[in-house]
Amino acid sequence: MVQKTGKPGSEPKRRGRPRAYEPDVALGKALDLFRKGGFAATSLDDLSAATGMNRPSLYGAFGDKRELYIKSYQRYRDDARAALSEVFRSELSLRKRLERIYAVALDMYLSGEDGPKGCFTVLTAASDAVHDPAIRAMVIDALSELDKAFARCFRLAKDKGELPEAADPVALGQLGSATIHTIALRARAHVPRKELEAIVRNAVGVMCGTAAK
Amino acid sequence: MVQKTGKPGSEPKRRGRPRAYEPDVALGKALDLFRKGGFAATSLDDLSAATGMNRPSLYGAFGDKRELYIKSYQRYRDDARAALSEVFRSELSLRKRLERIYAVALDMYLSGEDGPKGCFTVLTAASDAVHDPAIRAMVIDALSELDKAFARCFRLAKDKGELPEAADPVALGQLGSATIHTIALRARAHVPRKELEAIVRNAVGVMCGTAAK
DNA sequence: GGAATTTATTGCGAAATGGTACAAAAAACA
DNA sequence: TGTTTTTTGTACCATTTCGCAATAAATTCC
Repeated sequence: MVQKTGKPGSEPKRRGRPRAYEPDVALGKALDLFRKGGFAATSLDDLSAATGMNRPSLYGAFGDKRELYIKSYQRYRDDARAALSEVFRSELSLRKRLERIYAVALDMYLSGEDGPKGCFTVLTAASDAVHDPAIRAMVIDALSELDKAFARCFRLAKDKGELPEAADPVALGQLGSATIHTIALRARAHVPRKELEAIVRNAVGVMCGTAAK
Repeated sequence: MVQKTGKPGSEPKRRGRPRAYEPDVALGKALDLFRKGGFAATSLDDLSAATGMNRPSLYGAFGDKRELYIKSYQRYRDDARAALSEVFRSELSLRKRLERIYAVALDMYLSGEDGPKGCFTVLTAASDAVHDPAIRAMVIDALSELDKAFARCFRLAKDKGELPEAADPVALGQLGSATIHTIALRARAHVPRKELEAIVRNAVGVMCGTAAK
């Protein structure tokens, strides 16, 4: 008896002028700009041009500039988690798993239509965190999440006998994170992928206990 | 016969109104601001207030805002090199030397009247490098310089028998740098010193081949 | 004492920035 | 057709930002 509500099972037809943008797509564009430029150097005109939305529409859809920044960074974290959690949980050997983790990370950091932009957490939010406690809390959370994921990964490898009894998963986890941070930094500085891959190879070798020692 | 030139062996007396600032001190203040805020979020009003110099004086003494930024970053690098090169060259054992290196780095990254500011290279210049090739070149140079210093350190330790024949000084050097980068990042995010020291301890253990394996 | 030199001060201009009010447009509904 | 609702588009505002011209101040030199 609700035939008047539009398509079966869907929301009632929205009144008013239709939106000229997709929120998800617009947020992705904003994310790209903020990741590259940080908060202060990314103007509302920049965001307006990238999203195709005028200023009032940006405010209506996302709130003020700071709120848009926070939503963008949150979106980045969600995307990164989605990309990485599957690899962290895979059933590969430790070495293979680490290799995959870093390959995914390199893809992320070296992506960008106009050049590599590194990691939003390491190169953008951490810088902006100085001015904003809420952003700092998000950065701390991101750092902690990554440390834990690596530690879990090493603990699992230890349980499976891939690492010696004396191995410390927490310490190795920190090393795993440090390698992410250093390649993010270098990617931002346009260090070529070959060099980054060499750094990864060496670090994986150390973490698996088969090289550099 | 040059008695008229002022004090013996010194420059001739400078004509004109005396300066109300010390260039070195002013540059140090500018450095502090830029390190914390980066280029875009640090305004000339901020710099003016911190240095006690009005805008025309800033321009007269240091050039435009970008030139001041570059001079500030260069000054930071000179200071960092001065602080670290002595430790890199010390005659301590490998472990002790690494410990000292990271202690000096932690002091640097945790310094600041109003909180820790991390590393200018990692957290500020690397971010700003996206917009300016000259800054990027300086960042690349800084990264490379640190990699080399660490590799030299490990090569020396290998020559002295502190590391096994199979040890790769370049790979370990990268790890040494990665540890610097990760503590810089975490210091910026206000991770407590205790935690940073634990990360350093674990990393040093891995690099010396005595722990976490 | 006056001229030359160097630096500080004041005020300003042009442009950029973040945010908002309001009118018009485009849809659903009665 | 008129009303209601939602979104777009335009114009505007107040403030900030960067850079600079002109003048005044403080020194040295002749």
